Amino acid sequence: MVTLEDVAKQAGVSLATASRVLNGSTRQVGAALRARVEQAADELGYRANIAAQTLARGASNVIGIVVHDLTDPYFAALADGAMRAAATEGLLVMVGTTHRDPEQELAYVATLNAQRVRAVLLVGSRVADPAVTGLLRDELARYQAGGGRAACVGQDLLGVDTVAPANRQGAAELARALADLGHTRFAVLAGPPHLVTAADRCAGFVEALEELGLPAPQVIHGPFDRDGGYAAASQAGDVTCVFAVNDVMAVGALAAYRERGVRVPDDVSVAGFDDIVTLRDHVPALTTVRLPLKDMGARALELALGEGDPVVVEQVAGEVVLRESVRRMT
Amino acid sequence: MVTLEDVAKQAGVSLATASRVLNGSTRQVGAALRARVEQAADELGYRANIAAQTLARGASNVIGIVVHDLTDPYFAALADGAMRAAATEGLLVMVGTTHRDPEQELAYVATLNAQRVRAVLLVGSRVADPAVTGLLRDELARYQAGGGRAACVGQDLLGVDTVAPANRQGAAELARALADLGHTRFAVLAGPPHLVTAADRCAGFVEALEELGLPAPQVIHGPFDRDGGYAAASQAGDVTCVFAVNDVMAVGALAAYRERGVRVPDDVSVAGFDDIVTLRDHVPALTTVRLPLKDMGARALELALGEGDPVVVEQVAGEVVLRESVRRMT
DNA sequence: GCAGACTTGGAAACCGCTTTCCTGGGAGGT
DNA sequence: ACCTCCCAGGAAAGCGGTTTCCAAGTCTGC
Repeated sequence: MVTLEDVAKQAGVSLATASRVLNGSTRQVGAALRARVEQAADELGYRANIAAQTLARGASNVIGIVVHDLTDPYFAALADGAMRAAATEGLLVMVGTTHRDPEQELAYVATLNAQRVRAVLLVGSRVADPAVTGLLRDELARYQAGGGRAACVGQDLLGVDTVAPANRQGAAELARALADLGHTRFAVLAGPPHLVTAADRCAGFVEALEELGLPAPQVIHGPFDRDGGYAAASQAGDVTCVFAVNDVMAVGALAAYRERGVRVPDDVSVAGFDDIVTLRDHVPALTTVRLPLKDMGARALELALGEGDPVVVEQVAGEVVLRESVRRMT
Repeated sequence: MVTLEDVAKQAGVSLATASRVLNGSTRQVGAALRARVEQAADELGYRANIAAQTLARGASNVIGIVVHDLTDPYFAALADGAMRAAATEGLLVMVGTTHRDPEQELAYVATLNAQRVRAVLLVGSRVADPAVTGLLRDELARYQAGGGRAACVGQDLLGVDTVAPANRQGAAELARALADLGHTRFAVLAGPPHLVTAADRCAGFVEALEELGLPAPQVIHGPFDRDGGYAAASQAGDVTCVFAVNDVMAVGALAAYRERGVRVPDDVSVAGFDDIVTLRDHVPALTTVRLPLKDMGARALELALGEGDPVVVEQVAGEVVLRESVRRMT
């Protein structure tokens, strides 16, 4: 492996000069020497050792993103947004997937801390378990004590900058919109009770119905993914409208109904949450609450990188988008 | 930031001993000292500086994966497979997205080289441009000269271990299967001519039709993504069957037909390639050529990590899966 | 033509950890 | 008891850069 010393030797200059030429320094270097160094580096095919640079500089140009599942379009969109933002800052991205295991998440933060990454993004719902949250807070605090920066997309439970989708409000607005269409008997495919995102959306929906004086919906818990939606939909009773707390679950529900010959929206209306980009290719087009996922990912990165001595929590409003999957009840 | 020296001092031992206790060493350390060190590390919240470790050890535990677009289910599946495999090896993953820009790909390989990552995975189709391929080969050669390991999912054009989907054969088999159903007039939504994957699939399809004595299909070029498929489908002439060279394009084509009121498969049959997991939720279910994407990603990682003095090229066969989106012509 | 302010190049300390090499002491053999 | 061998622990030399601190020029202004 070619080192800076090799380059310096070949160019006949000191290590310091070679370093100044090749890796951005404030110091000037004479044109002649500069050219010699650059030529030597080129001839030798020199590539700076970033580990050494990180060590010497005490700061790395890597950020870490922790998501639950990259194959879920929701996380893919958030991660993509964050990664594009990172790329414009010249930062590299280390991605970890937890597959919804809090221990993995914790381990990843510890590892990213060890890597001395510039910032850590925690993307995805928090869990309701205070013990888990506490451990994660501790780990993040440790990381931040060492100068690390962190941000979260989800709930403001970690004491770091947070991009927080307005899950309750979004779900409540959706409930009102659906009630406006004349629906009265609802089921909520609610996901796991301990996932805060799922719980908030469910609660917002339920409360809004209550305020409207409508009967309480049937609440069906299950996994937060496509198959969870599929399974939950199969358990729904005699309702006119089903609210899946996220789009991939709603897509699963659509599949379940399709297989059983239940027509959407004629026999039952279906709504989701998130407005993942792939929705446009599903039939019928899914009613949902739109979240600007890419922007949220990018924004989280900005927050993490920014000053933020006071912790910033940004609410992101969701916008109800009515599409074919719900019908008006006459 | 807590350093190993702090821990050693607090425990009253030497740096060497602390290092041996905390970061796996072959050397034994007495139980008493070991306990003291561990306690000190715990109290101080010590996290090893991986940059320093990497530098000292001369080997990192990070691998790099370069994909074109994470939000595309094809790449997401491949990346996920590779990441899961990496996780079982205790490796961290650095993900780069090129958005199909060869320069980005090149730059990413250079950066990963600079990071001295253990292995680099290049996921996605090569381009036909020999100049581009040459530069990438050079960069990879440089990386490998420094002890790096590399593998590719795509075409065997880089001189590294490769997992190569049998695009021609898969497309040819698909063509024969569709011809068996009685189709004779085809269009191929062929993607960009310079993308080898797209070109191979198109060529395999075209050749198979020729062998069968069928008329040459209409070949429509365009982008390799969902919108490319949408646009291309809109240009297709009077054919009974459309082959999109990948599934996301086929999904776009389905959308185009749906919007225009063209019924699939009644009015036109549609087939794709890859069998991305999200297909199960599209209507009508899409005929395609199945590729074991997750396995391919995992296998590529294995190859990269393995010995592989002779370069390994593994063909992966595709399996034709007939679904509702094609119909039998009477 | 000369003092003083700038600029440019180099020597060397340092970043935090690993690992070689050395030392002292205890175990085992006779 | 004595000698050898082995082993735990520590000192110190890197790993490959960055950056501070000096020294030696180079300009500028009078």
